[in-house]
Amino acid sequence: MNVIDESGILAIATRLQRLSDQIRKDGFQVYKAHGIDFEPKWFPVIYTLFHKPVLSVVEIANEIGYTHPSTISLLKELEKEKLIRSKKDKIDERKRLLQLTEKGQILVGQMQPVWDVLKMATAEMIDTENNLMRAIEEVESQLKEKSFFDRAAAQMKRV
Amino acid sequence: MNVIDESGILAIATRLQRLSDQIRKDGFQVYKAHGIDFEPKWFPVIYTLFHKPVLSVVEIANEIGYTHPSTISLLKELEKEKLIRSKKDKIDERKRLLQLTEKGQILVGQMQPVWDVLKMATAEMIDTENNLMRAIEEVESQLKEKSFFDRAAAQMKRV
DNA sequence: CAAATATATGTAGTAGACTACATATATTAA
DNA sequence: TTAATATATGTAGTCTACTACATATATTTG
Repeated sequence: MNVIDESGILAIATRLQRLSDQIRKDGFQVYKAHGIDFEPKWFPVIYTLFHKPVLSVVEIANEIGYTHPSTISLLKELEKEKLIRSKKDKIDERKRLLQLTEKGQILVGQMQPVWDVLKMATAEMIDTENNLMRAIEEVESQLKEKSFFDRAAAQMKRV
Repeated sequence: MNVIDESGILAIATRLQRLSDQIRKDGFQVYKAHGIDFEPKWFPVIYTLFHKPVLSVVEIANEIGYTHPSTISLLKELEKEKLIRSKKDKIDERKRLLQLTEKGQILVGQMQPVWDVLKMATAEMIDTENNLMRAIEEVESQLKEKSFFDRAAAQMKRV
């Protein structure tokens, strides 16, 4: 056991990020092993457009929980890959509407079985005493009620 | 509920990272609110050198679980802040030995109460049905046994 | 003991997210 | 109906980690 693991809770942000990276890297390898050229970071956009076929930039950003600049850079990559395309909204000229191309739709079809495999592998991996996915959801909901900063401020007063 | 939250498990890497960022940002604000000029990313190095006073670059990297280039860039910042200093190992000329400066030791003293506050706030935040810290530890141990990729490969054969 | 290999450190460039700022179009209010 | 405000998109630069490669010193092996 190293010092950081012992410090536990204080390095929780670091631990979360490390775990995220590890899973993402293996995820990429799984797509690759299935002969599919797909980066895990694209998943949120593609999955969202698969379920809601026509959305604007900001609508996508909100759905996937990213800022709009992050979203824009993902959209750029995906347009370059010809997996999505965009057109101006005729009613609201500010908006750019995105949708899957045919190539994108075909890819989604090919990815479905991979998604099933990933789902099962993930479910197996996190099926421990404390379920990671549920823990995330619970903490997210805790933070919605009261931010981490506010919690620390409250503790501060208690001392 | 948006599409990504529904897809749950498939976007777990994304969810972990988002949570990590959120906590880290608030963590920075907590130090700031206590009048301490300290970035959460420095924590692993400082905490490690506090508990093991003299270590080489690679030894620190292993302790904190980072790659050595990442560690080197943290060390550079901390030397610039004069929180740590380094000297050549006289026995093994390849090694550079790091330790806290007096300024670094004083800072650790000032941070102790903040660490207590952060610990309590975190404990409160993750004290839900599924404890996030334990869930992380459990998944890390699962991955040690069998990588996510290997799990996916095994699922693949099952299909 | 010289050559091959291993270990320690360092540099450059990449990845995936962010914030801050800028601009264009829509909407609301005076 | 103009002026003020809000919304949608875009650009530039930052942050915190990474991988790939390079170099210097130690250790091991033939």
